[in-house]
Amino acid sequence: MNRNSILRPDTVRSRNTTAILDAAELEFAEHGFKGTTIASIAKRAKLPPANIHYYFGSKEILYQTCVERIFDIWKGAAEAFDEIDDPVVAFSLYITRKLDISRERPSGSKIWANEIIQGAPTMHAFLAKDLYEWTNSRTALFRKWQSEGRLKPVNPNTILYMIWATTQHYADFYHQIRVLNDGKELDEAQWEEIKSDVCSIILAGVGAKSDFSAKQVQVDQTAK
Amino acid sequence: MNRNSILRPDTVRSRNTTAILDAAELEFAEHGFKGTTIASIAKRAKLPPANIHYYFGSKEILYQTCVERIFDIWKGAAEAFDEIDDPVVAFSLYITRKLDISRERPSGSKIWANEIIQGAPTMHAFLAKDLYEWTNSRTALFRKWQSEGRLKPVNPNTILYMIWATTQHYADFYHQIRVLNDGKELDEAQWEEIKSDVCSIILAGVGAKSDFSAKQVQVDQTAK
DNA sequence: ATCTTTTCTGACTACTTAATCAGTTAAACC
DNA sequence: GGTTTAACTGATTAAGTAGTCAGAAAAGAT
Repeated sequence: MNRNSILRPDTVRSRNTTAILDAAELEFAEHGFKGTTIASIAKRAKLPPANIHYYFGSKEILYQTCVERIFDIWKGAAEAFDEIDDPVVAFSLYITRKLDISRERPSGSKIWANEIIQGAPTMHAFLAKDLYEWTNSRTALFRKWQSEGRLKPVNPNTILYMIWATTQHYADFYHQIRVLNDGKELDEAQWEEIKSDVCSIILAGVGAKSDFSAKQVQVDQTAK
Repeated sequence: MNRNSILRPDTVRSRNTTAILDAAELEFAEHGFKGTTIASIAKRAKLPPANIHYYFGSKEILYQTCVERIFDIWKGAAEAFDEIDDPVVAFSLYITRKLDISRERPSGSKIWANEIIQGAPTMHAFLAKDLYEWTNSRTALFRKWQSEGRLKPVNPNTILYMIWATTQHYADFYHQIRVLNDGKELDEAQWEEIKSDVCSIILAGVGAKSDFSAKQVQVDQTAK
């Protein structure tokens, strides 16, 4: 009855499940799990309410499917650190990507925020395993950079939290930001300025250096 | 019937309203407005459900009263900028105070976050007036500092948002932070390290200088 | 001690909403 | 074109929840 949901694209099934998930993501982000009704999702997806239960057995399952979709997107941004051994480039790339996601898919970030605020009832397993491991491998990299003098000796977790907090703030608190922007949406130029300023503040803040030995060489050369 | 709620302390009324507000703050923070039931607040406050309606006419009024209490606390921290003309001291003090609040009253921050994520249905008026004016007076101060060379030329709003985002992250995302801290609560030493690291990163990031002319003098002296 | 006001609460009402299901329509296949 | 499978949906059920209210209990005043 409810199989091969994501297989062959552009069937009735795939079109409807996508429409429902898109609608659900917006509703859950804006009203939380409890505050969202099947009826409101149905209305937004332009389908009758019983149809939601036809494709997804329950509100809970629909919510979890939503959350899983968000994970996949976020994992992509995390790859910035994977192969790049230059803190300046790696941080800049990661911050830029996360700000792009905050701009393009703020709902995902909001659902995540809601989840964590409420003690991660649905995602706890993911936090304790996937995120825990990813974070530890990144902080290990930060420590390596610190031992090479390419990063200031501050707690590596704090660096990550500041980046997460700041980049996600532009999704989660966008309503507040818009009010403080005289009620106007952030335009293209403002987003570019934000990316540039956040990168500049973080890079200077954590003392990121592209290559310490290279810099030393340069200094030596200047000295000659 | 429902007057002088906060007047004479330690009456039955004041004790009960405080108990209800404390319980409501925790419940609203953890489950959002919709997700919180009068029954759960009553249970936490150890009072029968009908009692909540006796003191507060409705769930909505109780929620608004909660939100107003949070405002008062936050306003206190904002005073750090009011009289101090030294960016290093002012930023350090503000960040430290906000982190203290995140530690001591995380519920308030969570309720605020929930509100903004959902488009600030209750606080919009406050945002558009009080916060708007406060923010503008602070960014004006930042611009003054920038013109004196005591602050790097980045968008002043971005500086504020980074501070808000980071300090509130330690309240709103505490659950995630605890998981990544091997499931353990942050201890006294860790909180001190966070304060110190966040101040250090922000101050270096925005290029805050206590007094540019004083530094010049020092440099001149060294040159002699 | 009696009266008045405040505090309190069990029982009830009106409403919302997730989930079910029986039966209908549409699509796919042979 | 007939048969099977998938898609759909109106009507109903069951559970939960905000808010009401009449009257009891306690506190306070005289």
